Amino acid sequence: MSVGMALDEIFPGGTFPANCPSRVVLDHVTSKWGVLVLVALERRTLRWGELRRAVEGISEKMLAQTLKTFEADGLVVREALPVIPPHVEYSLTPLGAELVTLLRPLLLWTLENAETMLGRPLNRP
Amino acid sequence: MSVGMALDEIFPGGTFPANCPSRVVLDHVTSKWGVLVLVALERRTLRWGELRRAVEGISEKMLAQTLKTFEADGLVVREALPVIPPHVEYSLTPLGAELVTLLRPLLLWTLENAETMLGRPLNRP
DNA sequence: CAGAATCCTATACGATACTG
DNA sequence: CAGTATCGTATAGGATTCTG
Repeated sequence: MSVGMALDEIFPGGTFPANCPSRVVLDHVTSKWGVLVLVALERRTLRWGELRRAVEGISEKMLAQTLKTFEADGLVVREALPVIPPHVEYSLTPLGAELVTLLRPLLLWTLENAETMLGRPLNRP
Repeated sequence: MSVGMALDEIFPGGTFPANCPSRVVLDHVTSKWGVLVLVALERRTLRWGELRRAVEGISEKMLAQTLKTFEADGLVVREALPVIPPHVEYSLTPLGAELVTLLRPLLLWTLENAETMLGRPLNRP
């Protein structure tokens, strides 16, 4: 199965089955904060606080939940340094890095087209 | 702004601002049924009923809501033939087709990796 | 600093019934 | 056939407080 493959080679008739496990993974990735958290980690390892500031508006609860899901999925690794005060770093696994390769263009596309699509100006830093 | 561009060239400091309009677009695309509906339309125009069957498990309410959002966003066009019984076709706009170019690889990636990530077998047709 | 635990609410979503 | 309207619920998500 290659990435260039047509979808109906995989799903004959072009039907996406309801009980396909990939739905779960898709739900994780497309969860409210999923894309932003993963892409935020693309450039480098980030600490909890950095990540929280990088993804503006995310609550602590959602950051924790999103990270745990991705950790369980094998997309993100958590490394806690045994120091006081605590120092915890999050980074992408190779699998996560591979996924972000697909997510960054998507994020960039929304940036390029949001203004046109919504008919109002972009808020740029 | 090109697709290959690094994100911190756009968001210096690697911070994703909370009030950026692209968040809205991202929410539409990553809505529960967004990716599946858009990718289902990649190959050809589909009628309401075909679309409903293609995306297994979607309710009529959510199909309607998802399609309306995408229509307003300029990603999908609705064409109603003035016949009885009604015959309505949905297809991608050029903008929508461009977006699906980015979404199909994402969907394929989840298909390839879901089994490994979740530790259980894929349900294939 | 990096969370966990609680509580609370909006709304996303589904099921059902109805219609031109 | 292609929807809309209504209702009900689950749960995603936020705000706040607490802690090692």
